[in-house]
Amino acid sequence: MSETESKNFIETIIEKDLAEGVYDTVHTRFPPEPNGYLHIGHAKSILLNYGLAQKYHGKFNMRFDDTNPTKEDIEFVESIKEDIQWLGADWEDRLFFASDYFGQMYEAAVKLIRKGKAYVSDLTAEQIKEYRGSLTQPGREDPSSGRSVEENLRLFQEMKDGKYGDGEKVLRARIDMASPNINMRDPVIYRVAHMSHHNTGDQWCIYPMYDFAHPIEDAIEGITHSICTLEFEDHRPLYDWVVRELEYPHPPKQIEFAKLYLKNVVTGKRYIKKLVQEGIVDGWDDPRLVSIAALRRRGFTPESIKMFVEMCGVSKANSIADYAALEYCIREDLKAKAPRYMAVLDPVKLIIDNYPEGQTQMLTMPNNPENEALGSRQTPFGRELYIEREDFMEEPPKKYFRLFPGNEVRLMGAYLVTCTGCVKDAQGRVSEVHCTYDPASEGGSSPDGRKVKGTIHWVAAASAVKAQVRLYENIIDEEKGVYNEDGSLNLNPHSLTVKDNCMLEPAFAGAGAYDRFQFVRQGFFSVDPRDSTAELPVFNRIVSLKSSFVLPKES
RNA sequence: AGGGCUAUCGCCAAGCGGUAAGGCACAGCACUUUGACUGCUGCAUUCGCUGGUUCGAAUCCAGCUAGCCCUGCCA
Repeated sequence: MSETESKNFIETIIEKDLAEGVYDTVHTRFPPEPNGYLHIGHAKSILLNYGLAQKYHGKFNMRFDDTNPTKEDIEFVESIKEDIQWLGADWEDRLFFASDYFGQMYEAAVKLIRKGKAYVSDLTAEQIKEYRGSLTQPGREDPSSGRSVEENLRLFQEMKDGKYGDGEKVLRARIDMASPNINMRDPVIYRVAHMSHHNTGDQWCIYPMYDFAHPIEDAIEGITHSICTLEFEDHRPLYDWVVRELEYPHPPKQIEFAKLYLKNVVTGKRYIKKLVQEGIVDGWDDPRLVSIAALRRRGFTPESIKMFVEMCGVSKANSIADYAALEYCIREDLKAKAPRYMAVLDPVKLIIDNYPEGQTQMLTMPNNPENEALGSRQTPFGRELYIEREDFMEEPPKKYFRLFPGNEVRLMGAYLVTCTGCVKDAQGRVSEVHCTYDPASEGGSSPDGRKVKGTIHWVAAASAVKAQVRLYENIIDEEKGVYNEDGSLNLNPHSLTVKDNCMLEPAFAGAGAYDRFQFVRQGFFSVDPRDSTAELPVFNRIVSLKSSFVLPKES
């Protein structure tokens, strides 16, 4: 897709800054806290920041905002890096950790104390809350706020030296206890936490708070535009206060944008945790979720996610995007670059009565009719095939132009066949569909040029690879609703269908490749790259119409 | 209720005083070796509401209304 014609509001701000000389370059960053996995919402931020740096020939930094050891884990660092790389955001050699700046942050705090802009408080967390006031009432002065610079310096040093236990003392910025903005009521900027940090070990027992640390991190790295989400708008005055009081020569600017939410998708960590605990999903990368890893496992490409994010745009209005838009993007991206092999999800036998018994032949089929570069393959064909059960109707409704007695259709890439009837089992269910073929129509076109309205996919019975798969509906179904009225999550155990005998053509069933896809009418399948060596491959199906399905491996 | 922010088609989203871009979704037609794809067509006399300013307003002003965020020693 071509570039967006209109620019978003952040680009407008950047261009104005550049034009007015506020900054002479653009430097952005993506600063996740390593406390979980990345999801589609993060992808928006990553691609936004990286995209901006690229567009304005600036730089993009990767930075782990690891200022709170109680919540972070090294295990997430690698997965986050992997996801970002997969998305294609390149931080080059600029991978940073906020924890690497602890020394500078400590010095910054000392500077604030020297300026009389910070003081050590003896108040307990409870008392601080009490003194802070409420939304409608101003806060009261901290009894400790009157300490001398010398005493504060000594106390802060002692905090650092481990003289105090967790919660015993904190460092507060002296701003305005009566501010209508609660973030400005002498926010805590350093707390004591005797805990090992994944990066700095036991070197520190005091850790800076986000509001104090983040602007410093940005300033140290020379970030120009510090892009974050809407909930930090109220923090911007504090952000600006910090860079101003610390007297950074080229202070960064915080800009907020709205998060990306998806309709009918569970993103809340506690809900996902519940889904995992109850065994509804098999982990944070379960294909029904929208974590980057889940989308990757499901077959989404980085390109499709980028397309989606750009399609959604950037603004300050809270919004929820349609899942259909995401599906559009993956279809759009894959339709020309994924090989299209055949698979029959709900098979019924098709017997070509006038095709020689015991004979088989190899047919050459393009891997993707829209992209010759993908080459072609040999696919076996024979007297008995499997076709989709829904591709035959004994008594067709109007406008049905697939198989029904007397009608001629094309077996994709093979022959034209005319339906002669069907055989039913004791229950009256169609067990075999019969037809005759036109030997002169090899490849699917007839010498006399006659046209058929229908073309259907098939798999030769003799060489078909049978796969048992499960067909899941998207974890959240629009009709069933995401949440119950009391706000609890609706965990629907019925959103699963077992497909016992899907039939795959050999090329597809061979698995082992991430990019093997088969369009089945309106959708396609993909092999789960994680399970690509499995005997029975795992498939995902993304249907263009109403819903999405995932077919995990049969256990 | 104190502060901050947001309101333009079912869902996103341009627009920044000169008479409503685009995408998704949806519908119709055409085309088609999968009813997909592709192409064409249609889809806001109206911009949360009410007033005001103006020759002229989605855009400026005032007042309402609705939604989101903020009282962590989380980020």
